[in-house]
Amino acid sequence: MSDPFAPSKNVQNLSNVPDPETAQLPPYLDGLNDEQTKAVKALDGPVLVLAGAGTGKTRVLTTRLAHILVEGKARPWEILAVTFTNKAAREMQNRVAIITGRPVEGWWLGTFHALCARILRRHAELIGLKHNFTILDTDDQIRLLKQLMEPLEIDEKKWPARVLMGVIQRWKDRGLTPEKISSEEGSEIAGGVVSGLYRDYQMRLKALNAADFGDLLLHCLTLFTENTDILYEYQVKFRYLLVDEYQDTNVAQYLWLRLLAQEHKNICCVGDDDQSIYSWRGAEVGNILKFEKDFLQATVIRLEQNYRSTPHILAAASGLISHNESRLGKTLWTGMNGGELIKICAVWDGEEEARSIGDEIEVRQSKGQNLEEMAILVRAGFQMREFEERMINLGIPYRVIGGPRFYERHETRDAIAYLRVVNSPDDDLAFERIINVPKRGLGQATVQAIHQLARAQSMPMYEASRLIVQTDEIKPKARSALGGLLQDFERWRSNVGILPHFELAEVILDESGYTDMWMRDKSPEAPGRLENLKELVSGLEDFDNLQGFLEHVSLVMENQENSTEDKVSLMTLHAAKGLEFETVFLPGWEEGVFPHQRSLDEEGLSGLEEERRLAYVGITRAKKEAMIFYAANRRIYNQWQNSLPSRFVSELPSENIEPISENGLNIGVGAKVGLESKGSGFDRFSNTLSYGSPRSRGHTRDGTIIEAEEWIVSTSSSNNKFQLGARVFHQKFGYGKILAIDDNKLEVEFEKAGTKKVIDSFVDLT
DNA sequence: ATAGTGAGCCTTTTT
DNA sequence: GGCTCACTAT
Repeated sequence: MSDPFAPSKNVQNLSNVPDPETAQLPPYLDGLNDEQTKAVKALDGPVLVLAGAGTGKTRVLTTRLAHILVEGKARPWEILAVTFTNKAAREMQNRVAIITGRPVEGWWLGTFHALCARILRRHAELIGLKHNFTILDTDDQIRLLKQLMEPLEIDEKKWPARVLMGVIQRWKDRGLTPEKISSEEGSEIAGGVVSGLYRDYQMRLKALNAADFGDLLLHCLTLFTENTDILYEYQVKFRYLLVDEYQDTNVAQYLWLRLLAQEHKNICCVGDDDQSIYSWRGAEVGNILKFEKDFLQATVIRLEQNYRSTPHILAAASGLISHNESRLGKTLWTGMNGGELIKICAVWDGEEEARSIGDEIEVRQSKGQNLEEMAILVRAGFQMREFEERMINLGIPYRVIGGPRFYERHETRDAIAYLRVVNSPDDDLAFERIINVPKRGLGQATVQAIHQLARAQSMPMYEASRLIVQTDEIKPKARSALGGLLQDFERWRSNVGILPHFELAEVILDESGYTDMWMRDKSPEAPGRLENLKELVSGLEDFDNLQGFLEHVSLVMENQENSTEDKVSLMTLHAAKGLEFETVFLPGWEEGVFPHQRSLDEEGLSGLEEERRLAYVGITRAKKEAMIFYAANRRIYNQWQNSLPSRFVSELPSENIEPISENGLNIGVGAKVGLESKGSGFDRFSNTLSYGSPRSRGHTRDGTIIEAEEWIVSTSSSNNKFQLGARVFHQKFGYGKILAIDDNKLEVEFEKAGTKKVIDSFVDLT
């Protein structure tokens, strides 16, 4: 499975003067420059590698790993190598295998999350989970939080669940458990309810035997700090630690690394502060600065020779990024000569922008350049549409990178929810997701009754359902539908281990009516969804069992666009990090779009600097050619705005750029715009989008936090509370007399409703 | 219980 | 312009 987007191997500059020592060195060190060699060979002690864009960072990392193994400094299982994405992990695996000549097995290579999950599964009980805990995704998280918010009467308009979830997540990113939230911090947001909500949320997760992504790290930290013997075990075990994309680590990850590195202190972090573009999801560039403080006598190595881009591209990017104040500072240089200036194109509007880029692509294609070597990099998703339309129009094959992941798709998630319930019946979230999908007449009323019972008896919803179908608590229609569903599940479950799991999956999707649901659906997406379901089932075959598949799905599964067709790439700047192309088109360089107004509004100077880094990342993706576009007019959400060129345009050194205006348009290249720019008509952005900044609202504290805890603690009624003949009251059926008691099920003769079977927690003594 | 309607929203995204 | 969500009418 060759990945067309993996950065191609660096073409190393052959004019390097070979070091006299190089002669006797192993072959894999050939062609590395001095700094790279130093980074590979400095195995002992803490090492920080500041690797600029295109300086052969990945090569250094992989060679270093190979070097450790070849030199016999550690066995594979004594090495911990952390990446941010699975793709990066895969690539590292492959590359090291190529260098060492055989696949490396048994080493701890993976994402922070995958590695933490691996550790946690071993010691789950110590942090209050079972070893088979489920890993929740964003969707589950939001739904869960909404449920918890309901009784608190939080205004969802003011504080949408996703925003509050974000707050909680940022806390987790910083390694803060609910107890560690200071009262000032907790009260700053939404009148102080969030810290209580956070506590509730964590309790619910534990009760559900579930963890979200942030928990994987957070729990791991707790595990280590509370069980020093276990921590010590891992500290001793991991002789060498390697971290890729270090500038993207958050505080929790940093703490995690620091704990693990304490024994041997052989930790090597590779990163580039100028490419830190994820602070909005908790990444701390400051971790780079902290490194030297926490690991005294750390060797700091700068990789500054760029092997990717032409001098003009490099100079333009360097000139731009030099406007940032908070950076460590690097001077990239290249041994290459020549190359073209960066073209700056002023266009009338978005349509013309798309047209121009389309034309430019066609020109290059006709000259024999592969589409594969061209990319359009946009700031935000909404910009993509017009390019897609244009590409379709011109018949240029293109592919969109990013977009919803396979496992995030509606149908995939539904299907997986079925599998989850089969695998572990107490997975409430999964159960609730599919209880009425496809529609089987189990609506809000039924679900609520199940909920209520489950809560009252502190049992999973699945079990509560089993109980409730034996009673008259729900309508006969719902009762038989629910009973049927439960029977289905029992049957499917009894086939686990008997039927091959992928066949079982097919049976489940069939018998549940799920496949049918989409076959009957007339919408244009339906066929695609069925296609995805097939893909899912066939994907299952790669795994030994359901459990293994589910773990994979929650941590690893992603889009696998592995067609090798020649296509132009279309993606966001964020998605482009780590990639490279001959030609890069950078549209939408206008104030308000890029830098994005919201970044400016919410984060001020640091927001602007991060946007600038994003611009830097964009330009440095280009090997040979970069073209920047800005439009005088742009339609945003169906509203026309006239716009100013991005300040970033004017920050590019003039000797590296070449302004082009195809239609004599020249709308002020070099406009100087202040940070608090009113811009031109982006008011819509600044006025309506401000809810996301928590600090902007001053809310007083109210006492709702305490109430929040209470409903979680359920009152499981003991059976001797009721006696035969006792008079009771039921919300739905009114007053009645107990005829029989069977465990927690009661048979009651109601005065109005007749004799019904009910559950004790639904009735009160009168 | 569900389909249909209107209101309000709209940066970036991995795990 | 298109999506998601909540509410209303059937």
